[in-house]
Amino acid sequence: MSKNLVLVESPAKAKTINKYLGKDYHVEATIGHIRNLPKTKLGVDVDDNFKAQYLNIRGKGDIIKKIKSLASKNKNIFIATDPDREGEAIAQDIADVIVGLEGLKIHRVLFNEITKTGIKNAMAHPGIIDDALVSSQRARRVMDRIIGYKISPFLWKAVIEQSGSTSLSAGRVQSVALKLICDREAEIDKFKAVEYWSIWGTFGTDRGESFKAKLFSINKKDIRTLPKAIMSEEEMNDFLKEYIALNNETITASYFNKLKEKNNFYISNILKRNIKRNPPAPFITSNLQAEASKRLRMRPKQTMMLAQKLYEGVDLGKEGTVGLITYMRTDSTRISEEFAAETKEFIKNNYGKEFLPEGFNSFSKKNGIAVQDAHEAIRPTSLKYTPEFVKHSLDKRSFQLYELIWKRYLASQMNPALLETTLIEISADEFLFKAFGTAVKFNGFMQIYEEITEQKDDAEEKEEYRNKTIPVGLSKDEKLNFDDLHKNQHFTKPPARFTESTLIKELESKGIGRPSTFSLIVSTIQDRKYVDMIERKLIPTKLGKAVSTILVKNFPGIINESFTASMESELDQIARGENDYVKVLNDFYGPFNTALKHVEKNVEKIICEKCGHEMVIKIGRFGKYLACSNFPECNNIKSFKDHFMQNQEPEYTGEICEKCGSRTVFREGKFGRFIGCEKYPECDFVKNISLGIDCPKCGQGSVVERKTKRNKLFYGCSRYPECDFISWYKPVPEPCPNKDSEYMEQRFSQKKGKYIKCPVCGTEIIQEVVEELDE
DNA sequence: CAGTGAGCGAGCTTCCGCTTGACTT
Repeated sequence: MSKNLVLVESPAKAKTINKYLGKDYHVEATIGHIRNLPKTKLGVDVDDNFKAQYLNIRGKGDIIKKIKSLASKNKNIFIATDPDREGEAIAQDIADVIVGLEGLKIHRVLFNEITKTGIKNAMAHPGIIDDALVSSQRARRVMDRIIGYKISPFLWKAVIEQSGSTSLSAGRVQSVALKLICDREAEIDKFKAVEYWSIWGTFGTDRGESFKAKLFSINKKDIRTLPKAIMSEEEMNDFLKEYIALNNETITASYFNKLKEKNNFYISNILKRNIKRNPPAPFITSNLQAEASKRLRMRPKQTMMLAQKLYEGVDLGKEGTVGLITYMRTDSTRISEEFAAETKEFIKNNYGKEFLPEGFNSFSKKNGIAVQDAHEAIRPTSLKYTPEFVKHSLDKRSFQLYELIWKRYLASQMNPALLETTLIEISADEFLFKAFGTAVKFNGFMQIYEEITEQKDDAEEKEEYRNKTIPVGLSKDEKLNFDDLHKNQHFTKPPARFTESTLIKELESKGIGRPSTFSLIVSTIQDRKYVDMIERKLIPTKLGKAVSTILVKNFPGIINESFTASMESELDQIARGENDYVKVLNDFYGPFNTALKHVEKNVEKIICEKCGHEMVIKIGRFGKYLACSNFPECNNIKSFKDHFMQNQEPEYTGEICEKCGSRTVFREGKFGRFIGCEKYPECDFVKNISLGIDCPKCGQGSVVERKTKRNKLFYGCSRYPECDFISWYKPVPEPCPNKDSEYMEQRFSQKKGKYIKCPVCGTEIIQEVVEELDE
């Protein structure tokens, strides 16, 4: 019978700790928070010192009961929830739950690392719950609740949703995430690509080597500004004529020949520099997600799911079930000293002592952003489990992720790489070319972990310029042969859209969001239909832009990139005892409430044109509609569409009604878009939208998209019922390569992905290969 | 597998953060 109860947050952690502490201890997990504000109401009394109502979380009843019953059977209670703000609050919640039980001794212990010595040390030095830290968590919780639960309802009023869409929401984190995406999209919209040109020469040595160099200057005047920047092909050719070509031969031939005739190129200078490239820090959550995205094309959500499995334990056969990595939700790059020392041995034995730094590599905290440091960095739990060792126990994706974590960790403990850059200047009279090369003198950490960059197209020119193939034996004054000249066209690139993982990195760098919520943030803004993901890029929807604009306009003090940082610094003050809960919340709520009152007054009211009262949103059998608030005196009603279409031009098709000769317009019906007469209801002409492909059966009609009663799309002839052509596949206006058909059918299969098929001869053309995924 | 544009008279939604399963389309 044990006498000591230890409480932690994660069940997997409980298991590990149990192993270290032995049978005198019973270790139990809370599985996260156990109490929270009520879900259906604010739960905060803003008029009474922000007194908050905390309730046991639904579904946690059994766990709470269990904790109580275990507490009553044990004398010493060690609350070892995570050593951070949230963990301290959970500790307090536990204490509140078991308060009143007799003869208890409650200790607070802080495990900064789940190693045997780490745990033993912590258990030997128990303390008490830090009230100030708990207060700071409560303030954080209440502030987020007030922001979310007061602004969201404002949105419901201010933005008229499309029927059928999920409800709108706003929050300190999600709304800034949305703002970042919308701001970036606005920059892209504003961006105008600028064309520019560069000139390259290919040079050879007498030893048969060859490399490229870029024309840098003529008469010491920079090519990029002489006579002005070269921004079109015409200007490029003018430039070549003026500066290089002498006569009116074809330009290509003349400028090349002119330079070739010179035949006096030589290496006028060689500049070498030694560069040290430091190893990367071991993974924290955001980095892991970013690298898994870049290297493995994994979405943050999948990354976290697989990492969770690696953390909880993998069946290694003879070894039993083993947790392969440390905790995956962390913001710290810290490594336990014990493990770092073991790693040095491992590196020495497996890679050699030249890969070993003198002391331990340490990595600076993020600049300006507070790190909560509750957990170690993400690393393998044991050096025994090399990727090769565990490969047969893991599925493909899990293995790739584990290997990434393994290599990144080992690399982080290795020596820097030593590189030598070489700048070679090539001259002939007034012409100066430059070539740039990098050579690796010592691999260091790059032996196992090479840095990669994502934006390949940006680096296009750099890569060429930076060709690694510069011959080694070049010497100053060496004569070179001029073999070729070419001009390259370039365009300045707009800023890149965010991917899920670059957005997370951006948020993290501003201190917004936590490791446990990063992947949820990107899900939320997609679930709300604020952004779409197309080819891994996040693009705001119309709704997203509308929501973002209205939030930023009306709550500029909160929906911005720096609010969280200033909030954090006030929370830190509370935690240090330099400020208190009520004061911080008052300072926040005062201005917030005035802003809220002000904007609620200014939400554009929809006025009933019959009686002048305000129209309000109501829900009927067919969804939302607008009705006069003066009902039943006034029974005016309106659909959203009527309201918004009032001042809008109908969308004309450019075609004429076949019945009455008026114009036709696109309309929206319950089966999607169709074409109708603008004179409706006087004229009831309707037809479907043609796909622009002639009917393959009768040749007279065209193919139109239709829907079955069960809302399934199909394609038929516009002359139905005279012609009964029908197909389940969407025709695309692309002739069959064998000329058997004028069009192809768009198809899809799990195996082949997106492809088009000729309906006559069956020829298939694959358009998009499905990504291979396990599970 | 071939329909389309009104009408509707009640009261749903939401935050961020900490943890895992137990549920199906």
